[in-house]
Amino acid sequence: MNNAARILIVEDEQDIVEFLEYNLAKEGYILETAYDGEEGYEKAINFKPDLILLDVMMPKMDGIEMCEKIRTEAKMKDVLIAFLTARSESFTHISALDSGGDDFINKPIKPNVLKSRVKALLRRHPGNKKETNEVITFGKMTINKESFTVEINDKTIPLAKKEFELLDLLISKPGKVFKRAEILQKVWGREVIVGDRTIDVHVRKLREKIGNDSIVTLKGIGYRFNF
Amino acid sequence: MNNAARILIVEDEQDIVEFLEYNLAKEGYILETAYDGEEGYEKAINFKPDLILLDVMMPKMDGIEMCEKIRTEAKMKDVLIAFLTARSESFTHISALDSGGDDFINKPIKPNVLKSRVKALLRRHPGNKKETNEVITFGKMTINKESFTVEINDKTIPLAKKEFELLDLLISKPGKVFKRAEILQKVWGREVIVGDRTIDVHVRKLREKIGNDSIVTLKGIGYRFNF
DNA sequence: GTTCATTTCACAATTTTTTTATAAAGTTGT
DNA sequence: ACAACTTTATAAAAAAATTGTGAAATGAAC
Repeated sequence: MNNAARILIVEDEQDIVEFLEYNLAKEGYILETAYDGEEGYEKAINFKPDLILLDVMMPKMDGIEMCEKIRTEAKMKDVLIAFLTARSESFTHISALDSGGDDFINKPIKPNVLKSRVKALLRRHPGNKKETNEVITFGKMTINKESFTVEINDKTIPLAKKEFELLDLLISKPGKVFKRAEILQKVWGREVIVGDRTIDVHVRKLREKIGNDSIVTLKGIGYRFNF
Repeated sequence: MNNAARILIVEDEQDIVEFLEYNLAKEGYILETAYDGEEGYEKAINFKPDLILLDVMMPKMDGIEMCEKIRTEAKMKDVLIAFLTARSESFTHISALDSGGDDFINKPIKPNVLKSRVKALLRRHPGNKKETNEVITFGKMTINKESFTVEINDKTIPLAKKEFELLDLLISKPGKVFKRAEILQKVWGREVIVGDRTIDVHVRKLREKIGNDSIVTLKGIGYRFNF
């Protein structure tokens, strides 16, 4: 699946990294690793993870400092952060939570605890657009209703409003044929009267932007978004 | 000291109350005690403490509920609240912090931990609360909500109030398109009626100050802060 | 009353949307 | 297969909608 969650592991102990990678890869997550806070911060910005597993004790920049730094970054302010900590000391927990952490996972980590914890964290994530249909991924195409963008192979393609609405309708049921009357009603509304060729022209513009193969014409019937 | 700090203890176990009273009285604090959440809430209003030590598990109204109730009270919104908790479970901590708590003190409580912790809490006075999210950075841009300024490449740029509020809204969800109606509602408020061009003019002024690339126009839809 | 922030206004600039005219493609009946 | 017909594709132009801009008016703060 294209919409697998992305997890960044920031941990300096090699054997723990391997343990995490092994167990999380098995679940199908997309993983990235960093070995200290500085590297973790850099990678967080580029990798855009959904969740960061963050060791508290690390060289160069510790986990709490890194967490604070991440929380001041607008792009990152909603990312989930779970601390990996050997200590059950409350002081560590408090400053960790103060710094903007979402949860702890105590070492030693058990595989099934890790799995369920990660799953639970990702599920209750408020910024989970994929569940609320704000983001629809379809093959190489991702359409985002919140930002009104369409991405194809990581390239953002700007669409005009009507173009976007039309694509949004077609992709809402891939494979279904939308009759012209239905398209008119859903994209333009009942009372708006437009000429016969308006739909065609918009379809053409869409095809120019997102490629010719996506939208199929069924003559005398309507259009459909291709599988 | 004349202006000794006032501490309210809310705890149902008599021996813990005594232990706290003994140790805190020795430090010269002015104390008050309550034995459940309801009583604690009443006394908090009358006694006007600087700090509330609040047991999580209590009869009638638990600590988290009491904390939430206190935070809705305008008079009390700046009071410090520290939870006393036997559990080191992270989820308790999270809901406690969500409810507006400032710190934890884990049982069993050691006298010197108690002393230093209370002292530390009181030192970070009521008033300099949540410094988190007062400063947000976004790439080369740093936004400071306290001083209403924006820094770009170490140059400080002063913004007018409305300009700042607009930028603050846009940057609160980078990438999201804010429709004009939404912007009007969130920046100007429901009842204020302004002309059609007001938003544009403010956007223009913002662009003049922070650069043209940051704010993108989506015609017929709205504006969004650029990734 | 001066200054700065905010809003309005008229019109320019831009982009989007629709129409128009014509070509191309597909369907149907024979 | 081939007219005759219907429907869709395309390019360009026209129309409509929306936003940008400079200047001026209003409002608020000092």
